[in-house]
Amino acid sequence: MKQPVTELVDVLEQASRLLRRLSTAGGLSAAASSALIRLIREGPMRITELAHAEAASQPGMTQLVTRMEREGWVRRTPCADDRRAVTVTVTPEGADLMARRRAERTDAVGALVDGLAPADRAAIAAALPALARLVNS
Amino acid sequence: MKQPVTELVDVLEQASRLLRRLSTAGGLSAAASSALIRLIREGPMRITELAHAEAASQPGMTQLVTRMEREGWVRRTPCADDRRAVTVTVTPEGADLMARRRAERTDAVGALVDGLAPADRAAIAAALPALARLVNS
DNA sequence: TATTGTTATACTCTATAACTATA
DNA sequence: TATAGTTATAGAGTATAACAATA
Repeated sequence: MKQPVTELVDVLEQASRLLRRLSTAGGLSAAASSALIRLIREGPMRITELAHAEAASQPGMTQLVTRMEREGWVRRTPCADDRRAVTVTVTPEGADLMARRRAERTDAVGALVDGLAPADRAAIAAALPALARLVNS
Repeated sequence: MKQPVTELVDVLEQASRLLRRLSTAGGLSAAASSALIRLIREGPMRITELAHAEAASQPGMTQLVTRMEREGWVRRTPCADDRRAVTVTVTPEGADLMARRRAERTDAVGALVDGLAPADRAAIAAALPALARLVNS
């Protein structure tokens, strides 16, 4: 699989650009939605943890959390065991917004999928588990 | 293909985040590399054309081109037939940088692909043409 | 002294509005 | 008057350096 890797990278890059222009319900930025997805999937966590997980700097994450808190998508709560630290939690409003964004993106991609030939749809469906393992590795 | 669309969106989102953290040779931003990829693939074009193609505003593209010109990746040349317009051309330096970035990303994704089971690699290879049609539609 | 988080500062990226030059 | 591009201005996103409070 030598040349196919090049094609795969091209496809993934184009997919990125496609998604970047999709929806963005309620002014959700890429940085904010990535952090919210993680907080929803992995639960509340500290600024430092979130910064590491998102490959961002600690000050950068402080600022992102500040903007998300201002929008009402997350909440800071002091840690009981360490008074220096805070825990970032997704609010119901933040969770709702992410659900809407997900639905919008699913609709948009679904429309594109509907435009494919049945054989193409089948090939993509068959490759999904493999692709999931690839992007999670 | 109802539930698979949801999975497909998840996979594409994760692929985006994965690529976002890959390489970025020589300080290439996502916006710059997307524009450079297009200019290399489709040839020199005007600011307005490039702005439309990249789904950006005209002033935004003027500024991106200004930054890329300052880095030596592109060149502005006046249009012979319309003295209001300019043509944006990729320099050899810009093309070299994109080639390096592409190689780095191909290596990184190739390493991930090598970690998959042979059946997974085959499934992804089989789906590539379909995925290419999807992201180009 | 080390760690958690914030503030200060600077740069990229992006948009809308106002402007200049040419058509 | 319409179009091509630029300039002005503002806000998001991000980084490093300097700082505060707590461990």
